[in-house]
Amino acid sequence: MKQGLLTDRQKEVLRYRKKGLTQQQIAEIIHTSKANVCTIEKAALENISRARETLEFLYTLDAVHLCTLQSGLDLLKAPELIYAEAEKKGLKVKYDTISLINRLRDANPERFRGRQVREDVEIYINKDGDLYFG
Amino acid sequence: MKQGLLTDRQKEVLRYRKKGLTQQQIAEIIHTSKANVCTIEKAALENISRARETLEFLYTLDAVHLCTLQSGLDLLKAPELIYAEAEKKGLKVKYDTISLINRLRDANPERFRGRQVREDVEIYINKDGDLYFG
DNA sequence: GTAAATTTAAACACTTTTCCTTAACCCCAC
DNA sequence: GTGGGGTTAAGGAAAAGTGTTTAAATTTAC
Repeated sequence: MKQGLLTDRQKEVLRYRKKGLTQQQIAEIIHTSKANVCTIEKAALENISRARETLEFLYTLDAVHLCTLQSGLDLLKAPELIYAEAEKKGLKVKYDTISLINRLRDANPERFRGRQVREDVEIYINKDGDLYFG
Repeated sequence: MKQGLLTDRQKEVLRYRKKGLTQQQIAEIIHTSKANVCTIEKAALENISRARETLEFLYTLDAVHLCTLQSGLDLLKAPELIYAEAEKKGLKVKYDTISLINRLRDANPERFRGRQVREDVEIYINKDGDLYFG
């Protein structure tokens, strides 16, 4: 069975990239076009993101649904909602207001525009007060 | 683009499994055969392994395995172990004792409980003495 | 501004993965 | 032995992923 997510081609490109070579230089070395090197590199990075998200999902397995941030909600209103819901469940959220907001935006930048939630975000919490977003 | 590696079907099965349901029970719920549930679960676990291996590769891109902090180890004992192993490799760890401990806990909070390591942690080091945990 | 580096899009052939069924097999408790 | 839980194998259809080219567009550097 295959091991990592990355193909040999993708690893090859990442290794050369790590050494500081340009896509053009790599293209010559591996005998293809620079556009192709770009595509391969992009796919590699995409795969790495997917790997991270996959492991992230594992954490949500021990977590329970806490609440939903509905589309249109002011992001700054999210923390108080989350704290209230966590209290109802007798759980203490691990993050203060600021880091909670940062964590929300970092985890899912495309789901927010400025201060506004663009798309429903499901909030999960585990016993340690860690939060996950789905 | 898809996010995680796991398909909806695979996540579904893992969630039910986490709840303690048998493959047979899940098969009835999602209207398929237990053999299929087994296959899906197996594929899910396979994907999780692949996700882990993928991130593992990233570390090896510029780092080498240094040592393992075994489950049960006192977190305060970790630095001296790490320094010793680094010295064997002729590398100087970039962090002092205090920041090393903080870095360990910050990087993987769920792997520690108080001063104790809850789960094996792999330590990687690169030429700059940077440490990575997997 | 120009040239190099990078990114994107569309299209194609090819391979791999998924989900599914059916049928058989293993292990263990009773 | 029987039954429950789990696994494996073979086969098939649909979906997704990969490497590629070509051409155009965008960003970055000097």
